Amino acid sequence: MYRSVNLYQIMRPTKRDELVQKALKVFYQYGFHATGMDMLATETGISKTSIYKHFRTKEDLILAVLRLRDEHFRNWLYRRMEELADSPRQQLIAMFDALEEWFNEIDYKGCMFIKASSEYQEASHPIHKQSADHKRMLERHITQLAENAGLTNPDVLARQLLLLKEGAIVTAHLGHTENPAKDAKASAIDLLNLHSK
Amino acid sequence: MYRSVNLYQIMRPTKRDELVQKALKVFYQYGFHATGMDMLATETGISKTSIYKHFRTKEDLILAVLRLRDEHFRNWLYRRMEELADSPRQQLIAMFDALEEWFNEIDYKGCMFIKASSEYQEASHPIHKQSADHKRMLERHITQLAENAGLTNPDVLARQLLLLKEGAIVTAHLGHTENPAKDAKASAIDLLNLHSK
DNA sequence: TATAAGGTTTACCGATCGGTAAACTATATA
DNA sequence: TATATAGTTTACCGATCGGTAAACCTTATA
Repeated sequence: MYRSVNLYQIMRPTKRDELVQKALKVFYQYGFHATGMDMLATETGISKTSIYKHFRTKEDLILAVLRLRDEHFRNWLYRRMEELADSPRQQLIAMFDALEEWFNEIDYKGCMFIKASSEYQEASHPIHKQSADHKRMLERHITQLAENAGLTNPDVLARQLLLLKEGAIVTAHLGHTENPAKDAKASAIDLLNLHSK
Repeated sequence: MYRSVNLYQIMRPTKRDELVQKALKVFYQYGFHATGMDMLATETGISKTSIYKHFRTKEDLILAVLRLRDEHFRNWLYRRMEELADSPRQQLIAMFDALEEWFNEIDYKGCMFIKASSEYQEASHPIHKQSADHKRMLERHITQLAENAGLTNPDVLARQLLLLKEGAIVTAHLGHTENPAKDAKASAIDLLNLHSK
C-alpha cells in the first residue's frame, strides 16, 4: 500500500502541478487579492474542493506558485543570458537584452515577486520573505558572474546592475517610458567599464 | 444661497481633505484591495455614508488619494534635494540621500504609485494612468535639472537616474539588500561623471 | 425662527470572500 | 472483487465586499 501510494505520487504529480501552473497565470494577470478562489476554480477548471485537497489555504497555494515562478524565471533568464553572449562580462550586459524580450511580451505585467511583496507588505510574512529570497538568489548568481568576469568590487557591481534591472521592470510596467531596457543597458555598460581593471 | 454654498465649500474643505489624508495612510499601509470600505470608515472615524457623500466610488477616492500623494511626494523630494545641495548637479546626487531618509522611516512600504499600478494593472485603467503621470512629472523635473547642470544627453541621463531610483525603492521594500540608496548613489555619481563635458 | 447643507447612525442590499461537508465517480493496484 | 486514492459536484458556512436608504443631529446663514 505504502509502495503504491508513493509510486503514484512520484510518477503522477500532474494534477497538482497543473493547478499551480494555471494558478500562476491567473495570479499574474489579475493580482493576488483580486483573484478569488471561486474565480481560480473557474479559470483553472479545477473544483475548489480539489484545490483545497492539495493546499490548506490560499496562502499555501500562492507560496507554491511563487516557487514555480522562481524556478521558471531564473532558469529562463540564466539560459537566455548564456544564449545571447559567451563571456561572463557580455552575459551581464545581455541580461538587459533578455529583459527587453520579456517586456515586449503581450501579457507582460511586471515582476511577480515585486507584486507579491507589495500585496503582502510585512517583512515577516512568508510570501514577502519568499519574494526576498528570489531576489537574493538572483544577486548571488550575478555576483558570481561579475567575479568570473574579473571585475573589481563584483558584489557592489552586481547590486547596482540589479537596481537597474528592478527599475527597468517597474518602469516597463508603468509604461511611461519608451524603452527602459535600453536605458538600463547603456548604464550597465558604463558601470562595467568603470569596474574593469 | 448659492453664495453661502460656495463660500462654505471654499473656506471649509476640511472634512473631505481630512478623509483623503487619513485614507492615504490606510491604503499605503494595507494596500488597495486589502482595504475595505468598512475598515476605512473605522480607521478614519468617518462613516461610510459620509465617505460616499464625497466620493461616488472607492476608485474615485483612490484617485483623490493618489493626487494628494503625488503633491506631497514631489513637494517633499524637490524641497529636500534643494536643502541638501546647491548646484543642480549636486541636487541630482542628493536625490539618493533624500531617498535613503525615506527608506529609513519606520512605516516605509515602498512607492504608492508602483503599488497602485501593480494592483490595477491594465494600462487603460484610470488608477494606472494616474500613476504613470506621476512618474512622467518626476522625469520632467529631473530632466530639467540635468539640463541646468549642463550635462550631455540630459534626457537619457534623467531616465537612467530614475531607473536607479525605482530600483532602489522596490529593493528597499523587499529588504534583501543592506543599503540600496547608497548603491544607487554611487552609480549615479559614476553616470554623472560620464555625462559631464 | 425657518431652512439648507454636511454630518451622523443604523440597518440593510446582493455578491463575493476563504474555506468546508457530504456524497459520488473513475482508476489502479492488491 | 475489494480497497484506496484522486477527483468530481452541489450545497453550504459566517464574514466581508462595495454601495445605499432613511431618519436624525448640528451649525450657519437668510
